[in-house]
Amino acid sequence: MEKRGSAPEIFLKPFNPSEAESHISTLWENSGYANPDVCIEKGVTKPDAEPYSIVLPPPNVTGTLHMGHAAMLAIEDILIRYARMNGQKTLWVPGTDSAAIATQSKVETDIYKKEKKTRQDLGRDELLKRINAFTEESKSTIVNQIKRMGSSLDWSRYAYTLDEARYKAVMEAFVRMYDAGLIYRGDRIVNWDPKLQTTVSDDEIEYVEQKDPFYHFKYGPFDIGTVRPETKFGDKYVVMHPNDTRYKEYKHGQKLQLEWINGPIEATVIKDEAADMAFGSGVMTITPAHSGIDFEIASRHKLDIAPVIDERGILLSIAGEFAGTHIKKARPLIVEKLRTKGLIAKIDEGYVHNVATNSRGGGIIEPQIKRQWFVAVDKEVKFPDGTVTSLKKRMREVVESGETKILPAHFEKIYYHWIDNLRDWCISRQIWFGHRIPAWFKGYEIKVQIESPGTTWEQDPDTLDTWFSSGLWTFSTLGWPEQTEDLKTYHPTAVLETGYDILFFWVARMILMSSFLMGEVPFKNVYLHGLVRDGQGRKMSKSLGNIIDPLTMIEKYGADATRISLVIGAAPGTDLKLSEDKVRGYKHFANKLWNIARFVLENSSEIYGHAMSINPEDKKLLAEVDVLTKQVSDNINKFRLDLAADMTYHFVWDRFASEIIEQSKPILSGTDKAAADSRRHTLYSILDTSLRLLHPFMPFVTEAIWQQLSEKDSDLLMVAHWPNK
RNA sequence: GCACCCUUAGCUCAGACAGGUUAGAGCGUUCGAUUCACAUUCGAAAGGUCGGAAGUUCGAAUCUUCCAGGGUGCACCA
Repeated sequence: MEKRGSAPEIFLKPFNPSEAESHISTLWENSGYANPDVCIEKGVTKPDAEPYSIVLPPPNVTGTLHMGHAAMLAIEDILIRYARMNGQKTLWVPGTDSAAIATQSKVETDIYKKEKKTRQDLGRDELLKRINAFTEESKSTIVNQIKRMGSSLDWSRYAYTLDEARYKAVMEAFVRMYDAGLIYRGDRIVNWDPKLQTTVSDDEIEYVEQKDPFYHFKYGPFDIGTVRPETKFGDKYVVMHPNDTRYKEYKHGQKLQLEWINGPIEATVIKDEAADMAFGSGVMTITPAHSGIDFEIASRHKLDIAPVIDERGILLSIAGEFAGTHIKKARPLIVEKLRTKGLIAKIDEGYVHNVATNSRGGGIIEPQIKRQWFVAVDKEVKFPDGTVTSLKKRMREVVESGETKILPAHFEKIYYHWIDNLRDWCISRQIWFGHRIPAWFKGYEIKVQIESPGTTWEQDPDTLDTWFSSGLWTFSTLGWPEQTEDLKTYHPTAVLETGYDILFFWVARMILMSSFLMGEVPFKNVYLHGLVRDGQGRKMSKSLGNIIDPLTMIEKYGADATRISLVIGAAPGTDLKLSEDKVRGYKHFANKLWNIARFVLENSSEIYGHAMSINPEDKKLLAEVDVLTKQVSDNINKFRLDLAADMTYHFVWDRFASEIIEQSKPILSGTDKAAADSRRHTLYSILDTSLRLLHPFMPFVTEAIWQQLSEKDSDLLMVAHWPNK
């Protein structure tokens, strides 16, 4: 009688993801194969193999896993597992981010709710102690959730944006950039958030549409418009376009006496092209201390700049009788006074305009002139390769030359557009949680030049923009500024995979930092994935109640189904619509694969070490698998993971299960023993290849089946070799 | 205002950069099968003037131009 295998005891039906996942996770963790050093030590990777590295975009240390993270983890783990199976020296570095502003404001809010204390009441040390306790406590949540996805990260290299090693990198980066003249301190107009009491960078501003009354005031012979009467106290310049024929009688520099809010003033006419002839009357007064564009006009003509509003939104002495009043309360009073003085021409109700807000959960931005630290993006300095250029130019060059490729390609245009509009980057923040400005520290203050000779450098209490340290992430995680083996081996990284929404915040800043500090790009490829939306294409949000929680999906349908749902149908850079039905569908697929394996193993003979004579018909089937392998590999190489996964899915289900196996049934039970043996061998071989091809996408179920194979070339599928076709 | 993307079956999307049989898939719908590795299954059917118009071409879902609708980024907002 023919020797028949039988499905092992553990091969129960249906496939039980949660049981398999905990078992398989343990196998992987114990193997240590996520660490490339272990792979080399155990002989599964050659010491001279080509390196392949990805640095995980660090999730917020106090956050929980959402579908965006899940998509990121799925995509990166696919690339990593594929590289590892291809024999590359593969490293995926995990980390978490402090998310300075968001974290501090959350902890402050909590403390205020419970204890009615502000951060000033607690003091800097106590607040930081509380924040650190909070981050430490919540850290394990996110880390465990990342592990649940099957992410083969090397946890021995875990990094946190505020740990000791990253602190050294940040200090070193700051000092080097300062010494090169790329970091300077200056009094500039910045985005001030009166609610969080800190500056924020241009990129963190979110414009929100708002309806307000638009006031037309009589300013001498002119009609000037504003939505913000409370800024008008200091206005002693009236600006118009030089080509505006309506005002040709007025000459640049001409003085006019006129009646204004708090009495008679002398106004000076300024001709400047920044005035838009088509807007309102074409005439405006300016408030240089509280408006970016006004500040520029004032700088061009060397005009006086007088602050009107303080950091808390309270009017200064220039406001006369209104001094000491908050702008919110003052506005109607000022309008009323202008009205009684007969200075209101008209009021347009319902004027729609954009208001700048702090996207990090802050308030409405009030531009202020403040002494802050900046990174000069247009200044030409010497780069490590000897060329003299600016950060802006270099950031453009490395993408234009293809040293770093952005996928999908149309984001390159968006990236250039952003660079063209980029202004000096304000990097100091007035919050306490974060890396402090090195000027404060002993040991560094020596290197930092004294701004004005003869004065001592005061201690700067500010911290650095979180994106300053994030910009160093690809190399600070690999040991920089030390010249470590990791740094030499794994930098530049192979690919940076992240959502397109942080292209500017982060991707561009990493290119900036790495270009100057490392003299090389931080990554060879940028792969931008889309946002995960609900089944109808809406953003997932609490208020809509349409949030699909990845952990719930993992518990209900398994991590494999969750992963592949986030990959299939997700072309690079396009938003992905995800529904629970879709995840359920791929759970069915995991079960299908499981049952294919049951069938094959119950009927199969081994494929290794047996000289078999294979029928021509079966050879054709094997050739078909070779074609599939080639196409899947090509698509992964092109970052078309969606197509790679989709074609494998269809091959396994429609071709392998529905056709090949069905056609095999009569052959296996037939009288032609040689044909049956040939087919058994073929089925086993197709299963074997299918498992390898699917492993990056569905690591748990494929590994669980792999563990049931009697003959295999590797104890774990995780480090089995990728089929070579 | 400037820029980028999208518009293909009821729904969600491939296909477009490299033009070439009868434009595909999943879900849904309808009909049927099933002592089978799998009812988390199998087979079949219905369903599309590829947003509109013009152009290039032997040939256009695909390339070009214009238009319409939707989305996004950036700037402005006195």
